[in-house]
Amino acid sequence: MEQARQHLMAHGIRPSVQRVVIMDYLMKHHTHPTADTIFTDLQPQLPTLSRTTVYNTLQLLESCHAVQALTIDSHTVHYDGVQEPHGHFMCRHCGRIEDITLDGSPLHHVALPAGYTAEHVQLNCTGVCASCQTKT
Amino acid sequence: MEQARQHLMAHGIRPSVQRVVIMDYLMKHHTHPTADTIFTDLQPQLPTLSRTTVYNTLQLLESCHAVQALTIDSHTVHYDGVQEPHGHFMCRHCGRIEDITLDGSPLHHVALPAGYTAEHVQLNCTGVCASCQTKT
DNA sequence: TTTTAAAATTGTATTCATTATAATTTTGTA
DNA sequence: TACAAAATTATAATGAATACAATTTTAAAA
Repeated sequence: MEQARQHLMAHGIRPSVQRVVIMDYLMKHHTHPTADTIFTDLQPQLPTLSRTTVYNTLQLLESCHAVQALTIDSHTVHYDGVQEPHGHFMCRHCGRIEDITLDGSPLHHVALPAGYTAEHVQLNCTGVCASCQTKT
Repeated sequence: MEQARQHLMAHGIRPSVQRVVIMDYLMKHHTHPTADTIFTDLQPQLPTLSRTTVYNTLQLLESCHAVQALTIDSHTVHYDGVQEPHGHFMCRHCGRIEDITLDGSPLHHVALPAGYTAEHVQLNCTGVCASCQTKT
């Protein structure tokens, strides 16, 4: 919790109870949850929590670069609390999203035209994961 | 039109009128349109066209790897008829999506864990484009 | 050519993630 | 303590995408 609190303040975000709890959730769960999953999981321990607050907070955290918004899934946005640059793999069978380590950091080899500014870079793969592969 | 027709057949897709027209649209427009944009633009020249058909067709084309579905935009899926591997940049100001040429093809340097199969790889950047930069 | 079954298309209704809105509560400060 | 700004909340609305069932088209068999 204290880590989450520090992380928010380091990004200029006032650490309200809700914000800290959501940030803490993202730092401890590397499952790339959706807003709705976060809401459902936190609701028991914070009964007053509103779904809207989760959406608002995630948007705020993302705009302050305190979390990453993943657009790998066309149905819904997933969130990632890990800051270090890495890619993602989503299994089309089980839907799970996993981290991909990028050797040689290809994300930094992206050549943008002059005058363009990149604020976020994502490397997304989809396919079938090992565990689903064997099941078929 | 004939090109589009050939392209569909090469991917094992029966070339109906609707499918050819949609494929042709994607081969001629490099604007990364949404299903709705495609529907609106084609409606005049094909009045019987249904929005559902556009959605169905794009899904079919994508599953046969005849087009690419871009998940760079969290609000809606965009489509790309270009097959050569390249990345995309979306301007958060004007919303336009442009191609990025990838030198050294970083997409092929992605190291997946053993047993994983990658079917699609996307490199997505967001930020502000040159033309919007100067306007601010 | 006619028949027939499968495939494709269509329009409508529905779902569901996300956003808008306005009211209420909380927070920090004077 | 009082007050204004910020944050949270519940509800309503939006809109992309899908489900569904009916109709039309296509391709092959008789």
